[in-house]
Amino acid sequence: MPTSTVENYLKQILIVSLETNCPEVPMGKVAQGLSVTSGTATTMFKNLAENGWLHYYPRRGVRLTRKGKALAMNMLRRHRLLETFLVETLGLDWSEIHKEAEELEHAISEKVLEKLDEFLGRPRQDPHGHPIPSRGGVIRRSSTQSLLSCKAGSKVTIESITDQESDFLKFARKKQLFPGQVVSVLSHEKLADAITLQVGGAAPFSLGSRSSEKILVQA
Amino acid sequence: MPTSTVENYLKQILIVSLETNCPEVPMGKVAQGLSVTSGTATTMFKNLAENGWLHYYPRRGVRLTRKGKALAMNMLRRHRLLETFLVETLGLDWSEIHKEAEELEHAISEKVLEKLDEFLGRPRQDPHGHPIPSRGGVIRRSSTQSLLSCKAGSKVTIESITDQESDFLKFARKKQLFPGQVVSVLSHEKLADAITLQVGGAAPFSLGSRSSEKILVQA
DNA sequence: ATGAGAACTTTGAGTAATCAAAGTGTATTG
DNA sequence: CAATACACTTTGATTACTCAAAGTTCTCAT
Repeated sequence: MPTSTVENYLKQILIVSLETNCPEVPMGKVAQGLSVTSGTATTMFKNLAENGWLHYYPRRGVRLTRKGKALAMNMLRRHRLLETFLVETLGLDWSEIHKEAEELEHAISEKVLEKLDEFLGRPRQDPHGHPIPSRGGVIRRSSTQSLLSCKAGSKVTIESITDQESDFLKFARKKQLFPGQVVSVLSHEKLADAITLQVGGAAPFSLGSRSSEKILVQA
Repeated sequence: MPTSTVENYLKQILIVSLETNCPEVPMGKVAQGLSVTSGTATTMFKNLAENGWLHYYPRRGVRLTRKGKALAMNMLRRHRLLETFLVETLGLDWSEIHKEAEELEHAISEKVLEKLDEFLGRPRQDPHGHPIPSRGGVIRRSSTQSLLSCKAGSKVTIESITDQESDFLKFARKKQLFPGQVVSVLSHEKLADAITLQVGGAAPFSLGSRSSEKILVQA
């Protein structure tokens, strides 16, 4: 049975590969995401490769095996179902659920997870708008369009917020930026690196490119 | 912050001390309960003593400090609230919840625990009939009388089942031996080491002393 | 083509937890 | 009052993970 450290590495690799839309993931991205030194990650990669979780291409990166991807998908499923439970059932704030789910996802068994899924009514997406992988490890393809790519005058629906930082999520909620919301792009000044938005009848406000990149939308 | 191993040792010490009704607990009982060798437990005890969790009296045993007892009580609270959740909310069978809660209790935060307690309606006891410690670490005193001490002809109410073994719990449920049930003691043969019971209108059956000891009752 | 810098790997060392097996202390029993 | 048996402790080794720092390889701009 994999340790929770192994589970974390595999999940992180999957997340990066979904983000970059590329199955091969460089070492550095993983080390950074897990807050370990690069040496630690290298050592771990060799270990994971020996145990059949991934292919390791020295100085290039890693690629999950079928077995590794299945486990990683399962971790994502656990994480997102738990986040949903924490918000929907226990009423926690969406800005504080990430770290909680990060711990619980290693402790929950397959059996309890299934019961939880049933109890929650088999949700398709978590509170951030991220798709929840099915038991078989299938996941809906996320939008590839972020607010950053929207033209002035367009009207889009928020699909998900791809940031787990508590502070950013609190800000997002205050501005009514959450999955399902319809947003009007009033202006998009490429040179000034700023997008001005309006949500509902509230006062317009602006986002920089770093922030608008984190918000995935659909036309 | 204590590791989950530390949490397990302290919880086990508390459980033994509650069972034996004695604050000083011998090394062997703890090692056995945790399925580790005696050498491992000795090493750990010295470590725990150094960190102020307990007092270590070589070749005699250990006694939790105030700080150690507080943490141990909190673990018991987590464990029992989680067991309650697994049965009440998710509908798991009471015979399979112990191991599940054993994992989850280390992963759940104080904040989530409080929300869970609230969601469950602040239950006073878990599905086995064990009292749930309050947030401050106060616990109802359990009955000290087991079925083994009941005389023929007496009629008692089951308070709790002090065994977490899946097989025994399945058997107990089949025989309708669970908290709240009223049981008639038809006979008690000290020499034959057997007690004959009747629950409700079902056919009478017998229990040996090992089993009847595990069932705590009230007159 | 070369030299600087970035990205990655290697090495040596530390921590927490564990076991097996050898060693020690103590309590009882003949 | 031994002799023995049991409970406990010590020792030496292992596993899984981690870091800091030194070493290597690759890429790209000059």
